[in-house]
Amino acid sequence: MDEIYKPEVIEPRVQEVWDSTQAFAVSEDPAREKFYCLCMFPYPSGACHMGHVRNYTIGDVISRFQRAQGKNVLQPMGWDAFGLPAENAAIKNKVPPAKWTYKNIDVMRSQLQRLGFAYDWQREIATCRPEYYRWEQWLFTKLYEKGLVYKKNAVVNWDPVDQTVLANEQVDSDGRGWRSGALVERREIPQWFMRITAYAEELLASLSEMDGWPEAVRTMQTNWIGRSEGLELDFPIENGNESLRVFTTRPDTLMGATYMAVAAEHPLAVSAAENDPQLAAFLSECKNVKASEAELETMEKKGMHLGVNALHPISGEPVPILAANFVLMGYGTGAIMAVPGHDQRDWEFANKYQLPIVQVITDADGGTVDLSQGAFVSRGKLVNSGDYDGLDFDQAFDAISQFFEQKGTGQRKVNYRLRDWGVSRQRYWGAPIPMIYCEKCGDVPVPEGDLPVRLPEEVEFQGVTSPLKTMPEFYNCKCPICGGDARRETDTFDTFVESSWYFARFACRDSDEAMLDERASYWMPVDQYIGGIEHAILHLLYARFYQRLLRDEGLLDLDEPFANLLTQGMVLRDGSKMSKSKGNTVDPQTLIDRFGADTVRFFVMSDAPPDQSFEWSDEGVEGASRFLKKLWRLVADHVNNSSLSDDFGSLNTEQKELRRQIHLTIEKVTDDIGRRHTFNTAIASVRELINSVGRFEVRSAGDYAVVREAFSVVVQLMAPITPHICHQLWQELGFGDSIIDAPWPVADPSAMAQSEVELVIQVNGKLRAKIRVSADADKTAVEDIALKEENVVRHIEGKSVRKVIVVPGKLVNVVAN
RNA sequence: GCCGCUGUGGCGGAAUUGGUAGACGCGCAGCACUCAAAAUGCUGUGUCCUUGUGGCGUGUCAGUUCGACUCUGACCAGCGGCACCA
Repeated sequence: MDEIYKPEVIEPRVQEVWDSTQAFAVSEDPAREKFYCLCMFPYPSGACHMGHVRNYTIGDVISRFQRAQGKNVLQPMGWDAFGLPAENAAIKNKVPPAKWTYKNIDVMRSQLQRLGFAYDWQREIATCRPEYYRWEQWLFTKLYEKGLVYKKNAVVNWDPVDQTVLANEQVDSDGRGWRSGALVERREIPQWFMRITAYAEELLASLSEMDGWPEAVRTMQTNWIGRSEGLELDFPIENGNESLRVFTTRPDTLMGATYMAVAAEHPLAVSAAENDPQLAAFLSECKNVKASEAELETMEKKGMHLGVNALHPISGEPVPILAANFVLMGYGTGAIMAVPGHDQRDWEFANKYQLPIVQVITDADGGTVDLSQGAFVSRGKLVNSGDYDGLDFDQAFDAISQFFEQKGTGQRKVNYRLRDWGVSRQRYWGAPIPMIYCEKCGDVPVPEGDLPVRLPEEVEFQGVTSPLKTMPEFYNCKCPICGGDARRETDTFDTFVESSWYFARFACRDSDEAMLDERASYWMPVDQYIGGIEHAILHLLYARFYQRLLRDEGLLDLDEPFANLLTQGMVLRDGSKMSKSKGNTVDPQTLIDRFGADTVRFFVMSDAPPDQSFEWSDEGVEGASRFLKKLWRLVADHVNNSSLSDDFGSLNTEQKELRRQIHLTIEKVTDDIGRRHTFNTAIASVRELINSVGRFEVRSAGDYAVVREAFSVVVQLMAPITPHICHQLWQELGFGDSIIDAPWPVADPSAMAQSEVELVIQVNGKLRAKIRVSADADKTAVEDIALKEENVVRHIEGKSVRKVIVVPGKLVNVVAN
């Protein structure tokens, strides 16, 4: 056996073996337990970055581990191929997005192959292929028929110079367009929505049963869905028949409502501005804000009186109405009732505009309430509320709701923060939305037989606008109903649509008869899903929503798509996220060329647990490389000096100790990889074992046999992480041709048993001594030995022993004062 | 602003159920091998002092407990998400 480790020779050779034997191609086998391991597929941005390497190594380790457990493991890979960067590249470099994307896919595929990931490449998907997006177009038309898809106006970032819609990403922090530099405006345009709110209750309810998901993700989704129970009620408008409808979660504070605020786009504000130039100016100023929640919440809150009052629905008192820049037309009713005494934002706004602040809730526990310092937001007892005085939150909620329900001017309502999903994008590089607009027949979905609506791939960009908007050969069409001239939708789908069902399509990616077939029922759900924590809400919620759409369409009988979720942390360097803009990236390709794939895989797994952020270190890679070289050298020494026979015989103390460590390591690594997913601690314990093996002198057949056992175990435990070197070492050691078909080692309890254990002795919680006692020593015996320890005696001198706590097998704590 | 996470040596991290804080690695220092260097191996490495099986020490402040990195409350700092980046 070669004394020198040569990854550049071994790795391509081993990969060739896997490739030629189709080692990771799988099919449905009802006789075996299946395991579907999936990593969030990449956007083909150009080349793999360290975040990809980390993500896909985690998935590969889990997949290979599960395979060694005897399961039928599916691990597919594909490309989330539609998206904005392809258009940006097209505008910059005059290359069609399709061409740019396919080229990137080729580069990244070969990088993933070079890393040795155990993918079933026959199942590869690229979402920009018509064979793929045809089915999401088909599903969209089905959902349209069911009323789960509808059209309404929604706010976008509008660039007045480039005359186009901008993504939040294309608007800089000053609110200016990325190319024109013009101040962007909020503008409303008609867009398609998917009725995710119809599933809000179900999406929320099942979160509590999803044990395989991190608690943090479930909490974030719960808050995102944001179920709240409240009252929707009308405030009559003074001098007219109209009324202003608002929703509140605090009907108990109704008597403290001292003003109303409406969105700049609210019809009431618009009509008031007709004879009020100052107000009109304010309303147009309100439009110069980015359409993002963070922006709206942190900007300076501004308002202006409409000169119109509402009437308080109970007291009949006039309540001023203001237009405010923080109220959005698209959310709720576009209007709010403000209770500055008991809502902090309302309180600040009231102080700024000298609006009255009234206390209507008092602390039920008798604490003082000082509204000059801030709002009192806790629930309490009602005061200054006429007939409702003295009621608590629940009583007031019921009484006030009943009042409005009886009058017919309000009703209790469960509201969700979750809004319907706007899927329209005014962009080119996406799946065309399969709708046709006919003057006679209205909105008409493209009939099934005419699908897919193909996205033309040979296009040229003139400026920033989607080429589809200027291609009559694309948008001119005939109405499927009346046959008259009609116009095709030129918007495309949000790319989250593609990533909301790809996981199921991997089971049957070649099906051209249906979106999904029976193979999906075998493979789904995904047993382990792995991806960035940044997807905790949007992608993961949309995918859960889509799974239910697929279920209700009769395509796949399943509620939740991902049984277990692992959210991976970011890759950092020098304490901040690796990114091109910061110029602190490390190119994985360079590292693979220099150290080999196994070293890169080993390092990214050894540094930190997967759900934590991972700090890049050039020296760390060297350390990983050093370890693999050392492992290779130790095995080579062993193999090249194999004159001794392979027989345990009866074991001496040193041999027993090493065997004990071997089997403890099996137990720990199995738990760390299989249950805890803490690959860093698994690696640490393998390193400890190798350190012991390195120190262990082989002088007898028994020594040789124990060391050989150690190598067989180490190579198997490491195989999921560094599969190439382990494949080779397994053969060199003479254990077999292919380690991927060897079953996972099992810890032997008799090798781990010990007759004596070490106990820690504390006095008042501080370590004072260590003793060795027989493993079955009883409490009293242990206590006696502990109290006689010299250092214990010294520390309890002059004190009396109050209590002795014995934790069997662990410690003794002597409490004395 | 709201929601969520994180905070431990010079650095990445370990301590799994409240029970020895700092496993494992990186870096650094010394030694061995070498004409020399690289590579490799060995030893040491939280901090302070009066060098003792000594004191202190897990972002800050308080609390619960025989015992707290771990649980509770308040605060500080950093990171992620906030619906058109993916």
